[in-house]
Amino acid sequence: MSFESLGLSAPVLQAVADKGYTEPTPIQEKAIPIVLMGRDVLGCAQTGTGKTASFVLPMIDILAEGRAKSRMPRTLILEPTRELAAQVAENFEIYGKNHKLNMALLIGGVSFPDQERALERGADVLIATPGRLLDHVERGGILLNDVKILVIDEADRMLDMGFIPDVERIVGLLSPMRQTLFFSATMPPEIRRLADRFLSNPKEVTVSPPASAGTNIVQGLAIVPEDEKREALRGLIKSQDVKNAIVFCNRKRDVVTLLGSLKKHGFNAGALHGDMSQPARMETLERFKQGEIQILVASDVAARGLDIVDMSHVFNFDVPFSPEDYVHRIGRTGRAGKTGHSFTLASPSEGDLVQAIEKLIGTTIPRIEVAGLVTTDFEASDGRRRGRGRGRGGRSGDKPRGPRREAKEPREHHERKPRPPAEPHAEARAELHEPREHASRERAPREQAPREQRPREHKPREHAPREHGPREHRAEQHRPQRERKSDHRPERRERRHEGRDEPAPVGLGDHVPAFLARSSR
DNA sequence: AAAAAAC
Repeated sequence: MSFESLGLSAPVLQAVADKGYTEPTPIQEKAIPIVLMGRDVLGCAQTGTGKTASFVLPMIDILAEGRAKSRMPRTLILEPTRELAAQVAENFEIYGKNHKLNMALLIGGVSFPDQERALERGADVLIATPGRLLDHVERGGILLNDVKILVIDEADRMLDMGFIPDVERIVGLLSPMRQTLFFSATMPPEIRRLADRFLSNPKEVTVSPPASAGTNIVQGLAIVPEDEKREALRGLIKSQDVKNAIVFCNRKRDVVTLLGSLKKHGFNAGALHGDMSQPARMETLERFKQGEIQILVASDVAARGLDIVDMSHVFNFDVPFSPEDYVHRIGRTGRAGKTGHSFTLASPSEGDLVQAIEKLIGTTIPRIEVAGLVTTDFEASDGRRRGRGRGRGGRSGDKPRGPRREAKEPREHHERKPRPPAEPHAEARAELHEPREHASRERAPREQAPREQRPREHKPREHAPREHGPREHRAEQHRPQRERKSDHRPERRERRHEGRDEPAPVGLGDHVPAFLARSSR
């Protein structure tokens, strides 16, 4: 499978080739043709699967026709964090370099006037975090009713972060005559309900992450007392061939203290968390990407989606509160077919959290020892240590390590239950609920001819479209979208008569690894 | 429990 067969235009393909990509990822292969058809997409995929390009590339092509009016953006992409938003903007720059696209990036923490100017110029692409976007809306700087394509990215994370009311408000300002692309790493019922409301007759695309909890990530876990974690981390870093690494902390203030400690010990480190000023966040991230900073100490602002190629190591200075976050954190390494390394420092009281993670990923994280340090075992929930007591060395002046938890009621989940069989993490796979041939039968004329049969060459948009040139197709590509809403119902009925007893399945069925499908805890 | 996001 090559990019050429997906129906993208020559200038976009050129930009992809220049970037060095030759083969689409499963989600790109499945989603790009659907987006080009003008249909809604419900994508179950997390970053690292090539999800961003799966909507950026076709959007560039669709946007090649026409231009935006002042304050009336033609497309809107919602992202949960500022960094993700900036990353999507970068993607548009990279792949849209052969097109003249006006872009506006509306995120908090940076100055308003620049963003206002970009809006006034007329934004073909508007990329935003919800808060700042609504701020502009309230000031009357944007009219959203001309938005033709809406992308809601990382929907589950938006839910976690309490953005859904904002998102609903924003979607309420859009015309129902739009194409919607909705992406989420997980599909809990709440997200599913949202998708049902925002999408119209969507195609579902499901992709399991390329390294769900790490077939190509070497994992390790060391149990060390809380006050020895910094020393343990230094030992770990030195024992490893660390090219570049993220160290995750649960709290922002720990990010700050750990950064100080690492710097004091001569490490080349920087910090990233949400209390930093936005310019500082961007600068640190850029320097990390450039390799000027070797170790990035970060809060979970960096846990999901950040696309940093070739990161050799992820360290968890703390066990993440939610097991899903563990998967996201370690997923920052082991990308693009490389082997990644992930090491977690757990304090003796964090046994419950570790157990939850191991249950989620279906394997036990190998316990490791840090040279020269005492490693202990987890406390049992009744306050006693489990297993064989302490490792070599012993500690002099053994001071009490914080309050031990009092014995509560016996907790059933501490009994070792047989673990569910591990999910096959083999290859990233993508499944469409309906085979594509099916799609082409049920919908004419837009879906009739595969786009690869009508090659187009790029023309700058100042040139008048040719009467019967390939560009005409593109214009046509947009028109049926209007028809879609009106013939939505009849189409559904037809489908039932086509031998289907039920409408297209909404559930993801077996295509989602169990641990991803779970909502939370 | 923490973090994220608007001023």
